[in-house]
Amino acid sequence: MSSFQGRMREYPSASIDRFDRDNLLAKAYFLSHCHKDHMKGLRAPVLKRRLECSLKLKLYCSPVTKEILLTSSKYKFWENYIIAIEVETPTQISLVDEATGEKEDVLVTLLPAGHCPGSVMFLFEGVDGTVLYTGDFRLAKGEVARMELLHSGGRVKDIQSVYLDTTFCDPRFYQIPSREECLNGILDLVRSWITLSSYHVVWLNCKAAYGYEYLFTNLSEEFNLKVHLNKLDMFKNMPEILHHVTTERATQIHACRHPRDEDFIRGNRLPCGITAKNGTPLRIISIKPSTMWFGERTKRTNVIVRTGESSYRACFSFHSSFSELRDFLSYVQPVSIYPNVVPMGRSYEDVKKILKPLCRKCSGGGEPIYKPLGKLKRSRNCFSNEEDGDYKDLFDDSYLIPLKQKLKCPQHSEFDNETGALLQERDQTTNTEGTSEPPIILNTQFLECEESNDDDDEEEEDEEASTIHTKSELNSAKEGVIANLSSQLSTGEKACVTESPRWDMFFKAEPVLISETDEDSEVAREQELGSQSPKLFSDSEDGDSTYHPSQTSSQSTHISEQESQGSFLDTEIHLSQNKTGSVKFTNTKDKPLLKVNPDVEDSKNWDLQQGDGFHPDYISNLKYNPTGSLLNNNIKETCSEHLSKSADCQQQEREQNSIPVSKPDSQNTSDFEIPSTPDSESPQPEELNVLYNKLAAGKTVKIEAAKQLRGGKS
DNA sequence: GCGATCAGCT
DNA sequence: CACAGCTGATCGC
Repeated sequence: MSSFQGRMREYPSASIDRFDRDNLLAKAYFLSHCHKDHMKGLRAPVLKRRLECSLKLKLYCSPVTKEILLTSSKYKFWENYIIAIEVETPTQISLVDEATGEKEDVLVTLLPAGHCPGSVMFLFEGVDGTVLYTGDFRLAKGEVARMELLHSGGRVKDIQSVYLDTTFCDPRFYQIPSREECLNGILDLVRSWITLSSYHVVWLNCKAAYGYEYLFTNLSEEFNLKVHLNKLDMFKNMPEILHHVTTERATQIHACRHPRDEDFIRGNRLPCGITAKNGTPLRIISIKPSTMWFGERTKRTNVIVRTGESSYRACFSFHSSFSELRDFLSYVQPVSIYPNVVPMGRSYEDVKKILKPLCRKCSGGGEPIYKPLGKLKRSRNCFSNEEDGDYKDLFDDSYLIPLKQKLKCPQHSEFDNETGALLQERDQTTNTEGTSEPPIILNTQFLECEESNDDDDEEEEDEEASTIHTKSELNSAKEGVIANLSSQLSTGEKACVTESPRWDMFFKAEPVLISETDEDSEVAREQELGSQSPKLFSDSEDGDSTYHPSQTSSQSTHISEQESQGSFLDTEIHLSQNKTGSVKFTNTKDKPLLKVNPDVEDSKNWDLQQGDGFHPDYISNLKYNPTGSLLNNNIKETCSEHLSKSADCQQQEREQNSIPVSKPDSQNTSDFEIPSTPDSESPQPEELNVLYNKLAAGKTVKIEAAKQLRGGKS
């Protein structure tokens, strides 16, 4: 939870993510994203009155954040005072003192934060220096190096201060499995369940907050099933999301909520109350996205943990892990870092201490900074050996020792000076063995027990436990393997076009510009969706292509050993990662992961009565648009414009209108012309050509290829 | 009645 | 497994 008080010391007349107390005197407001802990005071009558008396006072945010904010009636009064700034479009803003007429210009740039839809970081540039407020963010390693607007003249900008999301700024949270890794675990779990029958449904126990949308869209895309939500009016102008969610309850994937939803699930009912019509009880598993973290030397285990007969936890994080934060800071090298969050069990001073060695004067040795774009951190393959050789130079290992006692978080003053407390000498380190782990091969088995994230016992115990599980799973999974294999074989080539998740699609205002290849597969998928989705409610014709569990799920209400683990075993996932951070997934058998055509039955199986009095259909007048997008009758013209234009058209329009497009297409190969450091592992152009030709042809890129690209290093 | 704050819960 | 937000109790205005 953010404890940022709203103001940065360099630009104190601007208030960010806080709107109470002193912030009532601000000359401009900024909102990084629509989570309540960043909106304190935003709907207070006193602020509303001030707005009404002011001519200049505005709230700046991303277009998506504006859309989400104004969807709530409580914030409607902001309508005339919000200025949406396009992401990655430097915009000059005047901070005007309405009493004196004094003004200060500042250049503000919104950078995608990867936290939830619309979330951004704010880069301020003005006479008082360049500062970065991160809001809440999750960026994978290396992503910061690809943010062009953090660079100038081929080098990273001289950033005075970073106001940092320190939620996981603690070595306890050293690593959190990547988004792709977590998503894939969830996809596998969902696949293993919903393909058993049309009565097998999953309930995603998501918190009432934005940020799970990419999960919904990816699940929807993978299984060709829309995700049931209570309402989706906030997405009415976001076709990329809207297309994948529904208020129609007859689907096998639910993320609906009810005040007593856990009770519903315990009673084997979905929170929305839907039941199967012919009396067959639904078979429900719940999947609770929750953060799982692992220590530096912890052998990372499963991203899915079974917590009960039919309940699972799935790894999921909105925030950067410690190692991701370190990567971010080691690239930006700000002079000062101010934490926005005090991690659980730590004090403000603890965080300052942890951050100290990550400031420029410690990590850079006072040298003048020169960082060619992309120099330090090209995207790493997060599934290969981390080999963070630079880690020990930057980080004092004494902080690896977990705090035994939870320290009460003291209220820190708004502009808390650095304590000046220096780090303890490095010879206190307890962790200098430098053990390098074997390559992590992710498989998506799940643990059938509560998993401990305790750092204290992270060593042998954990490892042993996970090994044992793996063995038992191996022994008991043969049937599932065979079933899954046959399923995969028959589904064939189709899944080759499965793309890596395009997170920015949901985190940026505009649809991301896609390459020709991407677009082709996009079209293919749209056609697929259009043609296949009706099958959800009609008898399946191509039974061959689906996994028919032999005499399977009869008795149990959960995934049996055979049912579940077999499929997991066969989907050991190897990844190769290109420089833009996008990832292709293949399994160990060099076969693509599946797009499942679930063996679903007629909609007559579903009881569609609205008998529970719950679940208001906020948008019931959605039309299917031939372009593949959903369109609300009532929504503004801008929406239909968005919907009917291809990404190409929008690009053309931008160019014609001279709308600044300072964001270069980070998907294209221009990234590879960035100079590399001698010690980095940049692929050679010819190697990249091979890689990209494969990708362009829709082929999967195997880990072997990636290995070659990295010079045989695993 | 409304808002702020906190405990409890998930 | 700890993020984000809801509910309900309490207090003050």
